Amino acid sequence: MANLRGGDLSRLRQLNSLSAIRALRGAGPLTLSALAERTGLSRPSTKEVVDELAQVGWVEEVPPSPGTMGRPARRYRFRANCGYLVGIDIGAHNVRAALADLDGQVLAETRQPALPGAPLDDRLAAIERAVSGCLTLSGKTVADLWTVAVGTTGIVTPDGRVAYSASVPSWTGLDLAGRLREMFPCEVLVENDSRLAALAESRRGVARGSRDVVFLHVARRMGAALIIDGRLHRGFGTAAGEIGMLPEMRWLQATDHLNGCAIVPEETAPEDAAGYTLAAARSGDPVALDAVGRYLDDLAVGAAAMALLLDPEVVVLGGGFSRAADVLLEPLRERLERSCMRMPEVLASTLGEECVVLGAIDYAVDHLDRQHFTADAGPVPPQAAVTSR
Amino acid sequence: MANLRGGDLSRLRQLNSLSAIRALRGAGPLTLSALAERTGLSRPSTKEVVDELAQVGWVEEVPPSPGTMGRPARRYRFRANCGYLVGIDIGAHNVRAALADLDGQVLAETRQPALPGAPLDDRLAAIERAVSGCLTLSGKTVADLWTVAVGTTGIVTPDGRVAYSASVPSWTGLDLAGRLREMFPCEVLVENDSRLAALAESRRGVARGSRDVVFLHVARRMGAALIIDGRLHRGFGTAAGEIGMLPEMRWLQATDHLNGCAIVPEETAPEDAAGYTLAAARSGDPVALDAVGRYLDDLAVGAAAMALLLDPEVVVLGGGFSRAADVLLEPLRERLERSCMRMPEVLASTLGEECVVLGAIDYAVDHLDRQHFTADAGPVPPQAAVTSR
DNA sequence: CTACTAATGAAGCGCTCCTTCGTAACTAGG
DNA sequence: CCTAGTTACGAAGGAGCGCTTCATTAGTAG
Repeated sequence: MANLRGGDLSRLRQLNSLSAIRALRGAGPLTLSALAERTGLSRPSTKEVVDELAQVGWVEEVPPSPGTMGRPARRYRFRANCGYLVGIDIGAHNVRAALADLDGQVLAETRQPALPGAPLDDRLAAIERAVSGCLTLSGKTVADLWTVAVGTTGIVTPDGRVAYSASVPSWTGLDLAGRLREMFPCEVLVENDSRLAALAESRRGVARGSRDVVFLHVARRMGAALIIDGRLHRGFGTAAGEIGMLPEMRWLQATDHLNGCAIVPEETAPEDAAGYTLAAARSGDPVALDAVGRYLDDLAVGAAAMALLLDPEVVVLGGGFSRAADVLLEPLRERLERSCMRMPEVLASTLGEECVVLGAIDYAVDHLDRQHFTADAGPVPPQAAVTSR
Repeated sequence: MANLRGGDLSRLRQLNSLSAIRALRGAGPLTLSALAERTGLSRPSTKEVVDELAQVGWVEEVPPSPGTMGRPARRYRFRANCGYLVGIDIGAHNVRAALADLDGQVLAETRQPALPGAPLDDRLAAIERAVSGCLTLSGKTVADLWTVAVGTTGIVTPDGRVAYSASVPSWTGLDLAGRLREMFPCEVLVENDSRLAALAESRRGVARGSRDVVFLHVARRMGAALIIDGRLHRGFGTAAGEIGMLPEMRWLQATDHLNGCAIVPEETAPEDAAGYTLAAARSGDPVALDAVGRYLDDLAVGAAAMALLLDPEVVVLGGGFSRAADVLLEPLRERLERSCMRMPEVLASTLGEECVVLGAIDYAVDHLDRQHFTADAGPVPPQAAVTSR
């Protein structure tokens, strides 16, 4: 079922190129021998692979490191700067963008405000401004972009439309991928924002290295996303993670405990109420702490359901409220401890606001690898040949 | 991360052997050209691969099919009978076993009664009797067995111990894999029974071909198992699927609605009460139907949670109560329809009682493929060389 | 008996990887 | 400054795998 089709010799080379690239990307400049050891190939074969990669522009030689015994070894590095990726986070109140190299290293970041009720075109314009801001900051042009990956609120269909968005009404029904392809002359990827945040946590965040991760997006609206067997789980209709829609999970009204806390001053803006309560709880206010407790009682139901069902290695607390992790984490652990068969690690996100943007970049990097892995055509995007020496 | 190590030439051959075997297993005897088309290899290469497989005993030639134009093509088939597998289902009241060839085709089946409270050794003896029954029926000996795969109630650790079993008290803490290895001189695999049932459904049951499947084990005790991305999901501590432990899911007492139904005669044995109510519901008894409705209200909570979280293609209703699928299926669909974002297919198991046994066999077949795929040593189990011509 | 059809089997080629070995470049020590 | 030691380089030769090509063979159809 998996792969019924057998392989060609070129496929073997493809496999080996990929593993060389992965090794180089993971461990900075490497000598031939070091690379050979990592890929499991012999030195001459490694040389062959590296030469080929250098020719098409994926890899280049760097000066050897001096001060070693013996003849200095030639060193090679992944040419992370032969193309660039943009990750975009389309939230209800902000559009964030970051430009990264092919290593996923961020070179520039921008943020554009947007209002939940703003018209469609305003938000699209904000996206364009956010990206061109990144380009200006980093001194690149739109022609340098290989991929634009977008995380957006709402449910995203496989072809990149927004099926439904509760927090950004104008977004529902939009052919987001289509509009973005008009905007940018490169590959465009669209995904749900919580999922990308989960991906970022599993790639470079607190869940790095874990194969099974439950990501809890705690914010005004609650969300969830899953990494299963090291991969983002989308579901058959790309609607996975919507467990919060079930009333019995008690996520729909969970935030009300924070918003409706008695200590919140009347003049507080509705979107700041929960933050106020969390801040008060941190400074020890008993009324606020009680509200947080009830909030967590609700949150823990869905979290426990996920932990019991999937038995993840890690549960990550991300999203806006995870800034208050110090008042949320330990009580959440206690509640999960009571219901779980095997207690997972419970950790707070450390990537903060940029989580989704970083996830989008990681998603773009993954996509590149996937293309390289399966592409029958050229693994090399158009610009590479030009950029090569 | 996935596979950093590159490949050898022999690895390519390994890949191609595997895809040839898969194609042959899937589609009966094939001519060289047909096989070449399926594997994507050229005819001469296919010949080479097939010759090698024939030499070690995996494949053999069969007489050509007459009546075709042109020179008759040689045909080859997978030698499913060069080794045998046993699947075992250790339930609370029965031990079932089935012997199958390497295609997973069942050749013999047996059942041994056992009581939930019976001592450990009685149950182990029942296993031995069940297996030797299969061997006798099929005329094989224990030396013909390549793999024994077992599905048992309870939570199974990665090394094949039973961490906890609610329905078979004496089972808790048992080193089941260890005991079975003393019994059988071959590979021994141990897994949770619901998971194997799920696997069977996704391989040969109603969920065949679906990559994401939720399996609902409906019986006196409720269970769940997941197929994600075509593979059994175990979780980090192999404790996945235990969503029913959460009180808010309302699975723990769901069956009480059936057991405690007013129409059940007092003299009915406790384990038959639910069946009585289901039967009455089928014949239209309004009180029973009402009880079934309340039962499904509870069942649907957990089912909806799973469907929302995972967005599976199919939800399969299996386990003892699935015999009453005609009264359960449609009402369950209605309830899920109300809560799901994207409604999955909801289907009843058609494999019935043998579900777990078949799943165990499929699991053994999978395991064989996995070994063949990754083994650095020989893909050929000890007997194969002997059996070969 | 002849024409047609479809698969066979052998030969030759190209690609990928491997092992081996003499050579080159640099450091350490006298 | 020169020599010994160390490490990597690069070229050569060989083996395995898959591909294409083509004359040959074993059937069916008329």
